[in-house]
Amino acid sequence: MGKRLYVGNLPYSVSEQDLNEKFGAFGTVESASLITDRDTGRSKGFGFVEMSTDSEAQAAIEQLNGTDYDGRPVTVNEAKPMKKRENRW
DNA sequence: GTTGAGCGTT
Repeated sequence: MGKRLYVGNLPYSVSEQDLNEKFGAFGTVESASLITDRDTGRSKGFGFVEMSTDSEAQAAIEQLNGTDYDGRPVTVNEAKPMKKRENRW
């Protein structure tokens, strides 16, 4: 199992495929997901990328965090543990 | 515009 990365402050023009390509420059991207609003279907402006190894993930963080992505300084860091869902009803 | 979701009735 790899390392999960949080990628925030993304322009709405970014897609999962874009994330996959961008992070692919630092290692193997096991999965990339762009979070969209369930109700509106719009991007929430952030996503998650899973790298195959810890060092690749760290490299991606160091190389991409704070860099300009289509006019925005993107945030890249380790993802926080996902909250266990408790109330979706 | 910033830390998800599945699954299923917890």
